[in-house]
Amino acid sequence: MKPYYITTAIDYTNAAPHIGHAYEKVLADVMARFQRKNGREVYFLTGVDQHGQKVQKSAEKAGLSPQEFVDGITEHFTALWEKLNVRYDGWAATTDDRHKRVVQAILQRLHDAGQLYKKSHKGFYSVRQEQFLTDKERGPDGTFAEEWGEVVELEEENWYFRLSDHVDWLKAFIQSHPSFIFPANRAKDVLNALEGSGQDLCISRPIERLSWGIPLPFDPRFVNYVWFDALTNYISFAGYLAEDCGNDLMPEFSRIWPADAHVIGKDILVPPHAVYWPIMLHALGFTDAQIPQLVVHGWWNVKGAKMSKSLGNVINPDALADTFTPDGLRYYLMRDIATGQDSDFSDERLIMSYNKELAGGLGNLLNRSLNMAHKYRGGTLAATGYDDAENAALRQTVAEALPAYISAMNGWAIHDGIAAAWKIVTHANAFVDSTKPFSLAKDPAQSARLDSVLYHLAEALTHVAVLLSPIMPEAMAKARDQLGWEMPAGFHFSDLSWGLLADGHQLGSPQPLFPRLEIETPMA
RNA sequence: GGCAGAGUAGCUCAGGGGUAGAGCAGAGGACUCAUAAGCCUUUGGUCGGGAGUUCAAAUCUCCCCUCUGCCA
Repeated sequence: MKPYYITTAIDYTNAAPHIGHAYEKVLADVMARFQRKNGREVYFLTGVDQHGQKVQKSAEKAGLSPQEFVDGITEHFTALWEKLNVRYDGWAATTDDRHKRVVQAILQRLHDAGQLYKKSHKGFYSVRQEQFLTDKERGPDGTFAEEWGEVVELEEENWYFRLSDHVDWLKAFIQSHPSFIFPANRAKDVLNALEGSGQDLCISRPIERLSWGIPLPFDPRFVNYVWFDALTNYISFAGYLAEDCGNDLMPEFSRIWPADAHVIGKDILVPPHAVYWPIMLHALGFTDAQIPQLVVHGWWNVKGAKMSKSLGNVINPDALADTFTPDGLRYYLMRDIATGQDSDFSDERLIMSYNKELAGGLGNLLNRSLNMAHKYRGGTLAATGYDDAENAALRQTVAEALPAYISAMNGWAIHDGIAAAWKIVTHANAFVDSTKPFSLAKDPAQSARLDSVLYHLAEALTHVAVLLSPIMPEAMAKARDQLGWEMPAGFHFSDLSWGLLADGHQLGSPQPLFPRLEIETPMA
């Protein structure tokens, strides 16, 4: 089977990462880990978009070279992914020479195929913002606002990509491929945008205006501008043209393409990912079957408002991971949003999800189960042949959780996947109260039953510690450690069946998995 | 103005033709293995409004209202 190839958007290295960056990478990481446990070979690519005007300006302001500036910001991202246990297989940095070679090769091919042309554009240009202005930027009185500074009329030559040649193909493709965009209803936005847009795409900037970019191989007075640099990371780091470009350490492109999921935010669906990208691939000769799939996630708002620097409500994932542990944050980010929808970020709910669910629900269940097993049996499990309806009911809950979990996760409904696994936690907590192992321990006649209860708890918890491992890799590894069960190499969800723990299994010592946090005041 | 999403319990949200669901918050209770955790019971909603289709509508259709986003 083809490896599961998943990517995220590459982040622009102009400022430090916020919670939205973290959400997207964790989402992709969870899916990558899920697919691995589900038996697929996985290639997970993420990275940073490092070229462009803003970086060039910010670097100048900071008195650094663009590369130095970009390297500094990039470290913020890689350090955060390290901290949040985002484990990628490929790192797409657009200043990587291997990437630059592929971009140039692509541009040369399109140039040779007549897909690029040079054209002169005359218009109003903002010196301060270094960009051409359109009528959109005009105020109601027809003048340009103060923020644009000095506006001059300017004529400039640039290279264009014949986007309009492929619009009809794209419309037909979208209509005949409903799985191209998840969630499917977003396809209407794209078709909407395609109506009446016969514009070609400007892909260059004169080198005097922008030097921090990839030079056009056929016209070195220009540097590539944005999309042929940024979007192409999905193929350049997947091994596209690797041989022609002399790129080593790349995946075998024909094996892993097309991508099973380009995980992106809804802000960059139209036009870049749903219009430019498929058309770029189509122009390069990719067939319909080689067009990747897009997974569009929503945004975390803060108290109903968009997160923005000017509102001062930017959430810092690094600090949250310190307070709630990386897995506590990952859990919240996955359980409190439906993939594709927006959600409201809330301190109260983050604290609740950690203290009530992770600490009080799952963590306490592990702790009380192990504690009793140690207190009554020295931590050794025994198979006794005792069984009853209560035991059978718990086994059934465990058995039913797996298919529900897998189906939810495959459909990107991570919150439903968590809920499916959580049914085991809820049932097991109730199971303790109904079977009362602490009472059974006082009655020697109930010895066999006590053993069966302790076994059922430990076994059920082992299943939970596998199912939730894509969401909380570190904490679930600790849980398995406490359970004394090491997941065999190459263990897959399909290997989950009752009886992972053997007769005579020795449990580890209990230690609070998610220590309860005393937080009174919600943090800002 | 067009398109999309949302409008369901005090709060956050799930569900999506067949007696209204979860978590949190509130109330009461029993228990004690445990991270002052967990368990049981319970209060609480004419599912934005109106009309229609149907034996049956929160769910489908149409109209309208409010919020959000994108586009013009």
